[in-house]
Amino acid sequence: MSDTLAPAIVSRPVQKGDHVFLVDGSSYIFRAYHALPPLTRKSDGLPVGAVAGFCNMLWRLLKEANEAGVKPTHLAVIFDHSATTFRNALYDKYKAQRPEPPEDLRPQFALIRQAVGAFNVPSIEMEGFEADDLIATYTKQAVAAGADVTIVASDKDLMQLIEPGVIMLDTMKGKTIGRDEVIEKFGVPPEKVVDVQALAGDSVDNIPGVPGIGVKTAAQLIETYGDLETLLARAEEIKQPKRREALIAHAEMARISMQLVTLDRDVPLDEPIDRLGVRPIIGEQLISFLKAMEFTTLTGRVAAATGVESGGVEADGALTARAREAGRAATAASLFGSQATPQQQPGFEDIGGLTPSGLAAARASAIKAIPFSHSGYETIRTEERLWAWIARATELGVVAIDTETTSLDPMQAELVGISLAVAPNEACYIPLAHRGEGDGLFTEGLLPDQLDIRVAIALLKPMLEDRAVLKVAQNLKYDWLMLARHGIDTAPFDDTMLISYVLDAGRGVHAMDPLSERWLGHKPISFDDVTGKGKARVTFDRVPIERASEYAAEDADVTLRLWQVLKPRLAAEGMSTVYETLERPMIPVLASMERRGISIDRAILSRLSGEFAQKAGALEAEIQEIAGQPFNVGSPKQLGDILFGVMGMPGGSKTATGAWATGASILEDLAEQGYELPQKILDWRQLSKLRSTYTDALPGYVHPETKRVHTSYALAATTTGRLSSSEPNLQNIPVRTEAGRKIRAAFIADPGHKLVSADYSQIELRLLAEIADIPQLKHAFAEGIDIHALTASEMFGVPVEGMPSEVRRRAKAINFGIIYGISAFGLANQLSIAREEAGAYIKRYFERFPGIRDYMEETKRICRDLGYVTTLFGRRCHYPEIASKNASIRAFNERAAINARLQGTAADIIRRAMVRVEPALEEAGLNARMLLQVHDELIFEVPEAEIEPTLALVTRVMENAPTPAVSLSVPLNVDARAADNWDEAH
DNA sequence: CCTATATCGTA
DNA sequence: GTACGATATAGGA
Repeated sequence: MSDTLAPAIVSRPVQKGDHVFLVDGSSYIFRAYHALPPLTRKSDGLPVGAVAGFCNMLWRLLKEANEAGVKPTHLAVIFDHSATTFRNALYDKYKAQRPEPPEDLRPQFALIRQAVGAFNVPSIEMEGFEADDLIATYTKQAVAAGADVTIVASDKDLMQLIEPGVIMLDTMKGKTIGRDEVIEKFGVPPEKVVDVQALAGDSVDNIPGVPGIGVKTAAQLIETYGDLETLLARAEEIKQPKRREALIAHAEMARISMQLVTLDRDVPLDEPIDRLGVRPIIGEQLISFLKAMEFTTLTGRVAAATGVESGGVEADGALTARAREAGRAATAASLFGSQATPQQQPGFEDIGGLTPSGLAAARASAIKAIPFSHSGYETIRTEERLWAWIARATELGVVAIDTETTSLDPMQAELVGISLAVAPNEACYIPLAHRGEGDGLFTEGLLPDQLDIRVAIALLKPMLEDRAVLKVAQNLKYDWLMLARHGIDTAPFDDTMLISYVLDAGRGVHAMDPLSERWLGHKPISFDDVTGKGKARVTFDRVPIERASEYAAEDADVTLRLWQVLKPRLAAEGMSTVYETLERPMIPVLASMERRGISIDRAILSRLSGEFAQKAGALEAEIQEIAGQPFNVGSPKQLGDILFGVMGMPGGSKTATGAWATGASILEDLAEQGYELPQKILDWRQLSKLRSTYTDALPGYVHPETKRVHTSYALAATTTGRLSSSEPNLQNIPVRTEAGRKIRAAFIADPGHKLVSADYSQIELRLLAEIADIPQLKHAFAEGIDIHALTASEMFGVPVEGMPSEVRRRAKAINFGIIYGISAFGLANQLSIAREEAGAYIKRYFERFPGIRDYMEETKRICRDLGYVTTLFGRRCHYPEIASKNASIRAFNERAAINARLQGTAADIIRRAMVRVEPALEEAGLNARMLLQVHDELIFEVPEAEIEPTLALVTRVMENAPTPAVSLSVPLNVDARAADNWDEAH
C-alpha cells in the first residue's frame, strides 16, 4: 500500500439528510468464507476466497448502490479487534466455545484489512470492543445528527439497532432488514429484541438465557409483560410451573444475558464519526491491490469505472505471490541448506515461527542431524521376529517399506526380500529368496535361515492392507505391483518420489540417492556396490544376505527419513491437493495397467520386419550405387561426407559438434531441388527406424507367461506432469505414415474383445483459449468451428469456405507454434520459409489475438518472479534457469514455461480422468480395462457386448474430468471408437 | 563398456 | 517453437 496515494482524511460533519454506511467486517469475513466456493490465487495457491467476496461486496456497495440512488456520505468497515471484551468480565464463558478460524481463512484477515485501505475506506477497530458495539455507537451518533444509517450485515445481534432511519442490508442475500423483518424473526419489534435474546439465550455466542425458553416463548412472554424486568418481577404469576420456576431460578442469568446481548452505544470512539466521510476511490491504488490478488474480473471493472488503464498499474509489490514466495524461498533455501536468512514478510504468517513452513524447516534440520548407524538394523530369520516388527509398525502407524527383487522390471522380477523401517536407524531386512554365490549350476537351492516367502507374505499382508498403517516407499508403484503379484493390495500409502516430484518438478531428479544426499546429507550404499556392475553384475538373490540386509535396511531407513522431511513441505507449500488428487491415486491405476499389458500380433510384426528389411536392403544398394561407393547409410557422419563432401550438394549446415547436419528437413530440401539420393536416404531411414525400433524390438518385450507387452510408466519423469512410457515406449507407436500404421495394427484385442481408443481433440488449444481467455477462440470451440481455418481467416482474411489447404496448413503450424512458445526461427523451420516472413506471421497473429501475447508475457513474468509456473489444477513446473543471463537458455526456458501451463494442465486433466474411469466402469457393471495412456488418449480392452455403454461412459468421464475442481468455459471434446486393432480404433 | 550425439517415432 | 524414449553410430576408456 503506497502511503503517498492515500489522501489526508477529510472531516465531514454528519448532518440531516446524510447517509452513513457501517459494514460489519468481521462477520462478513466468516460468511464470505463459508458461503463462497474456495478460491486460491493462481500463481501461488494463497487462499483468497473471502478476500474476493469482500472486495466484490464493497465494490458493489460503492458502485451499484450508488447507481441505484443510495449514496453513502459516510462509510466505514468495522472489525472486531480481539477476542476479549468487557463481556468476558461479565460472563467468563462468553463466546468461549468459538472454534479457531480455519487454517485457510487465517491469512485472509490481514488481507481484508488491506483491501479496505485499498478502497480508500476507513477501517475501524478498538481494543476491548466488538464491532457490534462500535456500529451501535456510530449509529446512535448518526441518528442524533439526523442522518440515515445502513448497517451492512446480517447478524441478528445488530437487529436491536433498527429504528426509523436505520436499516440493515444483507448483501449476500440481497435483502434489507427493517422493523417488519425483525418482528418476523423475533416476534417483537427491534427495541424489545434484547429482552427476547436475554431469555432465549444463544448457543453460538454461549449466551446462557433461561433454560427451556426459546425465541417463540420469549417473544410471547415479552409481548405479555412488556419487558424483561417486569417479567422477572411478576414471574410468580406465570401459570406453567416449569416455566415459572425456570424464570425464578435463572433470573440473574437472564439479567446477565441481557447485559451481554445489549450493545454498548456509548463507546469512547477513537475515530469520530465525522472522519468517516466518503473519500474518492483512487483507481491506481485499488487496482494495484486487486492485481496483487489476481482478481482479473474485478480489476477490469474497476479500471473501466475509474478510467485508469490497468495495464499501467503495477501489482502491489508487498502482496504479490512473489513477495510471499520470497518468504517461502527463504524457508526453502534453508531447507536446501543454503545460507539465506529467512525474511519476514509483513502481512503474512511468521515464517520462522509455528507455521507449516517453519515447522517443515525445523523438521528437516532435525532429521538431517540424526547420523546414520547400521547397528540398529536387524536381519529377520524367524516368524517371531517378523511378528515383532509388524507389531511395532502397526503400533506406530507408519512404516517405510522396500522390496528387493531380481529385476528392475516388476513384471519379470522375483521377490528376494523385504525391508521395513519404523524410525531413523530402526530398520530390518527379511531375506526370502537368497541363493548361494555360485553360478547357479551347483548352488540351486535357497540359502538356509530364510523365512518361507508364503509365510512372510501371510504375516505381512494384514499390516500392508491395514487402513491404520501408512506404508511409505520410494517409487511405490514398483513395490505395489510386486506385492499385488503376491495378492496384496497395499493401502494406504505415500510415495517419497512423488512427494518430491510435486514439490520440485524441474529442480533435479527424484531418485532416492540424490534425494538422500540433498535432504539427509547422506550417500546411501549404492546398488552397483552391492550387485557389482557390467559383466560382473549379479541378481539380488545372489547377494550375500548380510550385505543385502545392510543395503536394504538402509534404503527403508532413508525412505522413512525422506518422508519425514518431505511430507510436511506439502502442506507448508500448499501442494497437498496436487499430491493427493493427481499423483498418489495414479499409483494403483498405472500399476494395474502395466500388469495387464496389451496383446500384439507377432506374426504381423515378423512379416513387416521381413518386408522392411527387404525394401531397406534394396534401397541401400541403390544408395551406394548413386554415391559411387559403399558406406554405412546409418552413419550421419559418413552420409554427410558423401552428400556435401564427395557429391558437393549445396545448403550444407553444421551441427553443434561441427559435423554435417543430415536431418530429415535438410534431406527434404535437397530432394526438392531435384537430387534423387536424399529421398532414398529418407525412405531408407524410415524403414530402418520402423524395423529396429518397432517390428524387431517389440516381440522381445512379450512376457513369457502373459504373452502380452507390459510397458512401464514413469510418474515423475517430466517437468510438466505428463507420464512417460518405456521398455517398451508405447507412447510413440507410429501413426503418421502408411507403413507406420501397419505396426499400430499389430496391437490387438483379446478374442471376444475390441480395443477402444478415446482421445481429447485439440485439448491444448482449448486450454490456451481458456487460460489466455481469448474470446474468438472460445467462441470457435463453443460453436465447433474449425480452429485452424478460423486462425487462417483471421490472419490472412481468407474466407473459411473454400480455403486453400496450404493456407490452413500454415495457420495450423502457427497454432502449434503458439502452444510451443513460438519463435520466428522455429516457425520458419517448420514452414520452410524465411525467418523474416515467419516473424511477420507472428506479428500479424498477435495483432489479431493480442490476448495471447499478453498471456505469454504474463507467463514469462510470473515464471521469472517465482521460478515456476502453475497449471489450472495447481501443479507447479519449475524453471530455475528462466532468469539465465544466457539469452538462448533464457528464451528456451520461457518457451518451456509457456508450454508447461498448457501441456501440464492437459496432463492433469487426463490424470483425473484415469483416476475416475475405473471406479465408474465398476459402478456401471462394465468390464472394460484401461490398458494404455498416450498423453491425450486412453486405450481400453472391452468385451464386445459392452462396447456402446463403455464408449459413452469413457467419453463422459473424460469430458467431465476437470470438474468440480475447475469448470472450463471451453468445452472438451472426446472422440472414442472401437475396433479390432489400435490402428482402426484410433 | 560406457556415454554423447544425431535422428526420429509419438502427443 | 514444447514434452518424451529408443536406436545406431562413434569415440574415449
